[in-house]
Amino acid sequence: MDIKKKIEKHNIKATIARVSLLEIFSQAQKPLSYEDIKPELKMDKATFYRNISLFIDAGLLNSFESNDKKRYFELKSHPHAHFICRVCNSVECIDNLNITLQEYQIENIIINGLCKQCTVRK
Amino acid sequence: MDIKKKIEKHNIKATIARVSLLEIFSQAQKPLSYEDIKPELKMDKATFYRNISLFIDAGLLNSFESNDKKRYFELKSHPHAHFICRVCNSVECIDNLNITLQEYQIENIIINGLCKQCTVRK
DNA sequence: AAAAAAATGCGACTCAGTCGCAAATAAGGA
DNA sequence: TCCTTATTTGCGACTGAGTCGCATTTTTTT
Ligand SMILES: [Mn+2]
Ligand SMILES: [Mn+2]
Ligand SMILES: [Zn+2]
Ligand SMILES: [Zn+2]
Repeated sequence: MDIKKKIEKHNIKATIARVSLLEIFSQAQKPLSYEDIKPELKMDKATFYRNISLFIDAGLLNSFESNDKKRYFELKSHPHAHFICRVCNSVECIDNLNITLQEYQIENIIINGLCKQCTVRK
Repeated sequence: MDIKKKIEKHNIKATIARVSLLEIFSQAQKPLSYEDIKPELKMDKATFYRNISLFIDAGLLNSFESNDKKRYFELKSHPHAHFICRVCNSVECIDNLNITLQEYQIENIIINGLCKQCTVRK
């Protein structure tokens, strides 16, 4: 099991709850919110958030907030931006975007607006 | 009173609550959260949010969310990005930043990371 | 002045997220 | 294996933002 080792590599015990949680994010093609995950969640809400925090602190997960008050989580990979559509609420990873700010240290970029589809339909 | 006319120009009745609310944002130098405003708020929470929504729909206010689950509001002026520091939670307006995404329509950009001060202290 | 329309306050509610605590599970040592 | 201790989990209570219905107040119209 790849995921189990990945967790243990960060000095975190690979409990059933934690493995199943990280499995969800490994299979996902895009960032997920608690609302997205809830239906298939096997653990309690408190345990969910405790483990999410644990993963984030360990550098296994990333989180960011959309403009409609939802918090999204995804596997931490290479740094990249996210686009969130105001109309259809879709979340997209934006890879080819290079932004630097002198003296600032950028960790996350969220762009809000209209996605391709919703821009066309205007 | 400039503010009263500004509100009426958008076909919104300039009630006392609304004028006082927009006055707060006019005097502010940076985006404000509900938590920031609450102490000096004269109106009920529900009225506050109803009027905020009204202003946003009318294009008088902008809103965006930080990564620490706070929603910020500010007077809508020229389009610009915002930087939110993970450490000191400061919010800064970033003016000289030009980002375009083909086929997307950008309305808001939020950058998370470490601000100048917090970058130095590392 | 009376009637209609709009804005407000109040209370109840939802929902994400947090926390303390007790039960359950895992780890370690004898 | 049995006992002890540390860690994790579930549960319940709680907080705080935001929403909603409804009655009251304020404003507008006739
Ligand atoms: Mn992504
Ligand atoms: Mn700004
Ligand atoms: Zn869209
Ligand atoms: Zn800072």
